Amino acid sequence: MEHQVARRVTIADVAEAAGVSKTAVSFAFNNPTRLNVDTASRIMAIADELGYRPDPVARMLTQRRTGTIGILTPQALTSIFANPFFGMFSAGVAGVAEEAGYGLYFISPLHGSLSRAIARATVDGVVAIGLAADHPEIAEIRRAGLPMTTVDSDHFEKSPSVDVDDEGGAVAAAEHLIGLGHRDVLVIAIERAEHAPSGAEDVVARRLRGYRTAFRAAGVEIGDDDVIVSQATFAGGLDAIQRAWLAGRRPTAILAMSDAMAIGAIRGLRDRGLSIPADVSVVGFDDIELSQTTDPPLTTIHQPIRGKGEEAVRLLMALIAGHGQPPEHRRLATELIVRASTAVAPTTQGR
Amino acid sequence: MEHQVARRVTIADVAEAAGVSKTAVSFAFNNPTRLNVDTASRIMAIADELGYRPDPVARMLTQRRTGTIGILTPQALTSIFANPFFGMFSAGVAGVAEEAGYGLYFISPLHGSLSRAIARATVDGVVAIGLAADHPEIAEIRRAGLPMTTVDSDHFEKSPSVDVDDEGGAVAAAEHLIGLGHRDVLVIAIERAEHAPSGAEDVVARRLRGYRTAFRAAGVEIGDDDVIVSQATFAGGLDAIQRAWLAGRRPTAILAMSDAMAIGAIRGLRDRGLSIPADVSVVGFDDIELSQTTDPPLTTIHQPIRGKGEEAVRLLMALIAGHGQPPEHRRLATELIVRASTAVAPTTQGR
DNA sequence: TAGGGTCCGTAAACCGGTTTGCTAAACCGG
DNA sequence: CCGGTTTAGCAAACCGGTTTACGGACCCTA
Repeated sequence: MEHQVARRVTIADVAEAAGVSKTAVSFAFNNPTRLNVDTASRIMAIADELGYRPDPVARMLTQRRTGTIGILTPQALTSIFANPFFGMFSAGVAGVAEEAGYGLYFISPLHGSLSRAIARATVDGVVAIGLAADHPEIAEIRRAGLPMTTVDSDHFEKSPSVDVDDEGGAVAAAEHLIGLGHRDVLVIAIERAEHAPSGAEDVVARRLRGYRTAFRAAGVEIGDDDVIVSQATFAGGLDAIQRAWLAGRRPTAILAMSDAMAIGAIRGLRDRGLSIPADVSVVGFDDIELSQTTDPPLTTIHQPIRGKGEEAVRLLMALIAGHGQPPEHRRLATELIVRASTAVAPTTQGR
Repeated sequence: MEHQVARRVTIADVAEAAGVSKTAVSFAFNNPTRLNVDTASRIMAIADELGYRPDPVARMLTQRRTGTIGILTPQALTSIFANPFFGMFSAGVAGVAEEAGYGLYFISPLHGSLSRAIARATVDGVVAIGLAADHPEIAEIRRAGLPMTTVDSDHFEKSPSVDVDDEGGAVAAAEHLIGLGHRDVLVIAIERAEHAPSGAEDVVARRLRGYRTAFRAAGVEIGDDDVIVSQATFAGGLDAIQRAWLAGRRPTAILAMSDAMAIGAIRGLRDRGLSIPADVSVVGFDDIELSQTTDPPLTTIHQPIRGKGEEAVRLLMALIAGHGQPPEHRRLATELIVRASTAVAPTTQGR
């Protein structure tokens, strides 16, 4: 008694069963008015009875469209989904894509190769996030003629792109602290990805520049010793504080490049008996949802993460629709959100 | 000067340019040993020069395999990605899928229709999460002959499935409180999805049963007044406390069905001047990453969210590979994690 | 009653690849 | 020099649909 694998029922099977041509069956599904109303419903009835479902792959092939857009990221999916920032971004992409009737496919390194993953992706267009402009895969996609928009990369002449005013946000964060009288600040910076974008001006660089610019205007130089690099996670923030204290640094304020790091830093400071914001002020970056509900609620720079995703898809849709306008660059605003993790600098300064 | 849309370069173009047949080109890519080594490399060179990339859709069609698995969820993607629980689960799925060389496609209601989304999904198999057993789409997929595993649904005879010991976890949570002397408890339950699974034993029901069983054994009946239903979010937890206090309830302990709700509840209680855990103990459920870092760290029931995703994909892979074993049901363990949000019940009881 | 317009349905080409025979030439040992 | 085996490459069928071009039947109208 062997197990006969049930062959998929095809359009030809339905046609035969109904005593009509394949064309008729196709019309019954896609263009029913083209057929006599009785014929159409008879075909549909038989199709249903047979459990026929048009093969989406075959459909894609003839229609030369997949109804899917891809999110391209250089990181492994496992690490991606654990990241609330990425979750927000994806939610934005998904919302607009869904609205437009597109499905969502995640393109990430397959067996370590982004190229391979791209070659296998059946998508009508791509939203690339966090890839440096000189990333080789960018060129590959462009050669393949796949519509693409980039997010948080450098600007390209060839693709529409979206980013936010990182530098402006950083300036606002720094000026907020300066206004509160802080002069001794520690920056917790995000560790760069493995192969650093050579020469590319990335998010980290832009934010750091903002911090420096603002403090320089107040007569304070942020040296390399004032910048500590760590992972963009809660643990990374905790660890950064640990290392800084071990090195003898005792700042009155912290500028963290991500909220997760800021929250980790707060925990680290508390563990040392310091009170936030009385002893040390902390400013984050991103304004993830969580930051409203931490204790104390976090002062941070809001960036429209979800909005970035939404905007990227809108640009992509326009590109796919093929209005041949020159590529557009959209820079979204950032905004200082003052909550309760910052206060006037303590009068008795350590130094 | 019209803009000529660059036609995709096909295998026929390469064949012609190289003066060989399509077959040869195909072999050059997929089975190079079948060709003279010089011919093969010449073909590859020409292909590269022309910017040829084999069309993945056409490939899928002939190979009758897409290299993609789908995550099926009844909720819109926008709400999905904002949810840390789902993020963890997806990370688990993605990890194993990636390992096996599969891509990930999210199947969620398209224009409100899950059916339509399924019909359009080009996947080799599906992991369905949170769909009740009697959900019509389940039957649809099975009819289509698509391999599927289900997670957190009822058990099916026909598909492998994964869930966790919700009831056992709930019992452990309740017994922990009972052991601390609590007798007056408020349950914050998760709101059911719109069309409630008729008669199906869902997660909520299983957990509630666990709570009740344990307290009944201690001589305390958890009545309907002791259960307050809300959304499974921070705001939902906050709101639940608000409503309960307004209704005059003053429990010494809270059993929340999700960590997000528990954290919201803690905030709500603090806003009323109560101290956690001195005045009120709070137990969550899920053990999301965040729960380790809240203030106070949350006592909760750990469930292997990521593990559920991983296990579901493993079962799916076996199904696709076609070892025709009978469907397996895997129930993963839950575990009480005692942190700092629970303590001995206050001696001066309200009642 | 011829001519033109709908209505209904079909055959065949096509989308862009993969795979299955098959043949012709080169090679080989005896 | 001959039969047998490799080696290299090709033509054609196939995957499962969609779409174009065409034709017969029927209905009106002049």
